[in-house]
Amino acid sequence: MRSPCPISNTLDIIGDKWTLLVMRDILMFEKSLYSEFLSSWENISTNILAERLKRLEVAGLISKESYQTNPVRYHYSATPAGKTLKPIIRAMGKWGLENLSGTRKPTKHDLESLGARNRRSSL
Amino acid sequence: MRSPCPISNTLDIIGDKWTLLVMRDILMFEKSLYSEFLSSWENISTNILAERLKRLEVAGLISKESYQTNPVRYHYSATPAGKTLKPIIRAMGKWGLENLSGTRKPTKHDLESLGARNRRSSL
DNA sequence: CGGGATCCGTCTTGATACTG
DNA sequence: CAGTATCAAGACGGATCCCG
Repeated sequence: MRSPCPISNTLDIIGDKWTLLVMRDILMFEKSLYSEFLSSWENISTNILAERLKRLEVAGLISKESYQTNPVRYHYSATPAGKTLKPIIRAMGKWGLENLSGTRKPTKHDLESLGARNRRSSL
Repeated sequence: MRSPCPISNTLDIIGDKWTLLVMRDILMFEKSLYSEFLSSWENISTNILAERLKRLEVAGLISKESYQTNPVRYHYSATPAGKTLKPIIRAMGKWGLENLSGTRKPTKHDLESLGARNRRSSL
């Protein structure tokens, strides 16, 4: 049976780190490709990413649309419901900035250098 | 190395369901006793609860204070830093109410009946 | 008896290798 | 490059024990 508490129910859907990080990438960093999520600083692994994308889609928070065939490639984006998560994510960002040392807003430069960091030199 | 992203760092501390549920109990439902956390609707188990309380204390978000000796009993409460989590939790509650069917604000009556539900009749 | 600690079986998570 | 298979590690639920 389901809890009557809205907080608890919300946590059942987005109460895990990786799920929220994917939504952060989509909502705050405007990422939309599988490869872009993979290249995020936190290094999500491929199976986790695929599974979270599926769950988020089932939950109606994101949708995927193919932008190319052969091979098929997808573009993920937030649904209207997904976009309403922004206040939660923003609140977390604000909290981190105010309460955790060593954090700051990522700069444009950060976002660009991320790609470089993830291209392992020896591969 | 630590992520430069405040959202990610926040998630490393409170990015899990049980941690947030404990903070919900403290911040929104004014619970303060181990037994009160245990009796929450979601039925957290003792090992998980004890571990989360410890982590939250180490993180400086809650503090415990003994209110009785022999045997010693504790009273948990949010530190000033812990209290600043309220906007995040409120945002989650709001999101749940607006996006999840079957949720509602718990009433005083709900909170009281919870205790009854947890006193297993056959024990 | 209340506040845990500990052990155990199970299920989930996650890193990595692998495939189309 | 997007996603699946594999398998080890960890999280969890539940029971039990422990200590004051």
